[in-house]
Amino acid sequence: MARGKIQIKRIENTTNRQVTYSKRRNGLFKKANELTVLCDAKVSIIMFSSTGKLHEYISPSISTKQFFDQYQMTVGIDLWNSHYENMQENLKKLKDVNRNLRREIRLRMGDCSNDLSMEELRLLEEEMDKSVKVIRERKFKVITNQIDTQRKKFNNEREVHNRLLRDLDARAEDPRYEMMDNGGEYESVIGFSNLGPRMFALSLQPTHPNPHNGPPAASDLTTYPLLF
Amino acid sequence: MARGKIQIKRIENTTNRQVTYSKRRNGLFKKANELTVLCDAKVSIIMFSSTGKLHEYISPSISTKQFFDQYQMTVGIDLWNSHYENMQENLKKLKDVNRNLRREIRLRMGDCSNDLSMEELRLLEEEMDKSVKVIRERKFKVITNQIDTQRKKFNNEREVHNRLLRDLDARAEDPRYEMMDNGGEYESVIGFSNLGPRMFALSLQPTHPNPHNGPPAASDLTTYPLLF
DNA sequence: AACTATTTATAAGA
DNA sequence: TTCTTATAAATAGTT
Repeated sequence: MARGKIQIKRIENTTNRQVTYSKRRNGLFKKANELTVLCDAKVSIIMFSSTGKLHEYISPSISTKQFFDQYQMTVGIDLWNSHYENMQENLKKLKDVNRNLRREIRLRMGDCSNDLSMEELRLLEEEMDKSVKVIRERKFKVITNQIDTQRKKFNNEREVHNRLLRDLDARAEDPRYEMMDNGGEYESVIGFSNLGPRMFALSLQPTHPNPHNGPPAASDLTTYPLLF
Repeated sequence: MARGKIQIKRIENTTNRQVTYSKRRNGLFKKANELTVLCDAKVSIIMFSSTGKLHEYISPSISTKQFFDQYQMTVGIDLWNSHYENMQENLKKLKDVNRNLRREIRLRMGDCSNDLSMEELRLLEEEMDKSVKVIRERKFKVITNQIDTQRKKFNNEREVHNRLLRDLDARAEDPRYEMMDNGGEYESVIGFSNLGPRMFALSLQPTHPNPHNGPPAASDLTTYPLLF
C-alpha cells in the first residue's frame, strides 16, 4: 500500500511472502491491541504462517484458555466434546467390565448364585473345586519349601554345633586329638527337631477349617496328610 | 488517525466506543483476510466487545475446531485437559479397581497364587471352602425345588389319571357309580418315580469329582447325602 | 452510513 | 533483518 498498489493474491516469491507476513502480522497485532484498549474489547488472534509457524495475540487480562471457554459459552458449541466422547465411552466400557468382574467374584464367593441355573451351578462348583485343589497344591509346595529351608538351616547349625563340640572335647582331653566321629550327635538332633522347623511348619498349617483356636495341637499332625 | 490524532486509551463515550469498535473490527478482519490471501496463512480472530458481543474471523479453508486442534498441537499444551482431569482420574481409578478385581479372580481360580504368603494362602483356601459350601447348598436347594415341582406335577397328573380311570370304570360298570378311593395309586407312583423327577435331579448332579463319565449310575445315589 | 482530512500501514528499495 | 519513504489504506470526526 505504498510505493505502488498490490493485488490481494498469494505472493509467489517466498522471501517476499515471509517479509510481508511479518510486517502485516505486526500491523494486525498493533491494531488488535489498539482495539483492545480503545474499545475495552477482548481480542484473540492466532495465526499460522504458510510454514506452520504459530503467532498469537491475546488481549492482556485474559488467558487463551479463558478465551476459549468464553467462546464456547457464547457459541454454545462444546469444542472439546469430541474429546470427551472417547473417554466417556472408555469409562462406560470399564464400568461394564468392572460390573461383570464383580459379579464373577460374587459368584465365586457363593453370593448371588440365585440367578444361576442348575448347569451353571454345577460348572461353577466344578471349577471352584479345581481352584481349591490348585491352591492346596500351592500351599503344600510352600510348606515343603519352608520345611526344606528349615531342615537345611538346622543341618547347618548341627554341623557347626558338632564341630564346636568336637573341638572342645579334643582340646579338653588331648590337645593332639583333633578328629572324632559322631558321638552324641544323635541326641542333639532329636533335641532340636522337637522344637525346630517341624513345629514352625505346623504352626502355619491351620488350613483345615477346624474349630481349634489356640496354637496347633499335636492332633493336627493326623489331619496333615489328608489336606493334599 | 484522520481528522486528528487520537490517544490510544479507552474511549469513554459509549456510542463513540461502539462505532470505533465496529469500524476497527472491520479493518482488522479485512487485514486478516488480506494476510490470509497474500501470505497463504491461517488466521483466527475472535473478539468480544465490551458488551460481550462476539465477532469472529477465520481464514476460509479451516474450521474453528480444526484451528483449535492445530493450536493445541503446536503449543503442546492440552487446553481441554483441565476439563478432563476429573474423568481422567475416574478412568485411572476404574482401571486400578479393574486390575485388582482381575487379580482377585485369578487368585480364586488358583492362578498366580505364587505371590501369596502362607497365611494368605491359608485364608484364601478357607474362604474358597466356605464359598464352595454355599454353592453346594444353593445347588441342593435348586435340586430340592426341582424335585418338589416334579412331584407336584406328577401328583397332579396322577390325580387326573386316577380320575379318568375311575370315570372309565364307573361308566363301564355302572353309570351311577361316580366316586372311588385310591385304588391302584401306589403302583403308579412307583412306576413313575423310577424315571421321573429323581432321575432328572441326579443327572444334574455329577458334582463330586468322580471318575464316571457316562450317565449317573445308581451308585451315585449313595454319594448323594455326602455332598451337602 | 457516507465523507474526507489526516494519520497510519506498508511495498519496494536500500 | 531493519530502515526509509512514497504511497495506499484506514479511520476520527463530521454530516
